[in-house]
Amino acid sequence: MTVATHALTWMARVCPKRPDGIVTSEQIADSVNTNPVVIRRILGSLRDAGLVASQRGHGAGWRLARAPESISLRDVYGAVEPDPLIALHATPPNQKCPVARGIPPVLREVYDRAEGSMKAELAAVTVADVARETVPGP
Amino acid sequence: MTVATHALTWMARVCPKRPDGIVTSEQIADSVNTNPVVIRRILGSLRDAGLVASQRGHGAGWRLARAPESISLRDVYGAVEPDPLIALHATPPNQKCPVARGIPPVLREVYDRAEGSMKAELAAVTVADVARETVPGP
DNA sequence: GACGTCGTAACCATTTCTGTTACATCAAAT
DNA sequence: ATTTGATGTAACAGAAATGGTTACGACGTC
Repeated sequence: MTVATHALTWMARVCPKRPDGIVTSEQIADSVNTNPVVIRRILGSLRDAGLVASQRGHGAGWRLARAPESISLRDVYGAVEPDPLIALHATPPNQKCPVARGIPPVLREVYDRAEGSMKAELAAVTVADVARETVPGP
Repeated sequence: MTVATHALTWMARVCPKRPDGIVTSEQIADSVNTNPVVIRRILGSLRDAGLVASQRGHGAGWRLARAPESISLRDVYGAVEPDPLIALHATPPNQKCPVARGIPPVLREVYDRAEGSMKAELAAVTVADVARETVPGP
């Protein structure tokens, strides 16, 4: 999630400066301080969600598919974190116990409501917001 | 989190039926379908948070330290999950890049606000609520 | 056809999570 | 005082997730 947002924020800043608006995974990786393959993997998820687009061939690379003002962190989250944050039992509980049988759907509903509230907060922040508030430190 | 809530819910149901209101980690482990040591570890965190109490010696065990109506899932979460759910960069980003230098505090603030919203939802649900809504399935 | 980049598989190291064994500690019951 | 039955905790093992690396085929521009 953090790497994805970092990449999009960096693209929102840098892409407009390029004549074709295209950057490479290696350039993004340099800012994130990681391997280009890691960036390509994450940007692949963002592309599947329609947030960025990739070009192949000579002079290939990545560009934003939508305006940074229209990409919320909720969008990023949905593209990168498909699973629920709070998990149920790792191994199924004892089916002979009424509490163990009945509790999973109750917890799932509570968790989903809580995570939904979290996503609503993320929906209120856009990549453009993050790019604007990001100022170089000392 | 799920095991902790399961344990508390089970205790809220079972403890009142016991003359001294005490249950053992082994009994809880049987419902959760895990090892008693796992239960003791988690209940240890809940005890540090003042949600349950433990007794040692002969006939020892655990009991709720507060009424189930007064224990919210926010309390449980705080006792069991001390770290933020959404993490920042695993390895520090490239300090030579302005975006990389400036983005961590911005994201941390957004994440904290989102997680705070999630915790607020958890605060609205108590162990007593979960115990009441938990009905044995088919 | 050469070049530069994506796309993806394969692999490794590290960490995290669960579960397990083992044992010292403690206080009630006898 | 001894026995008993449980907690408290360290140590360990296995599985799974995570992050990073190498390698290489696919692709489209030059």
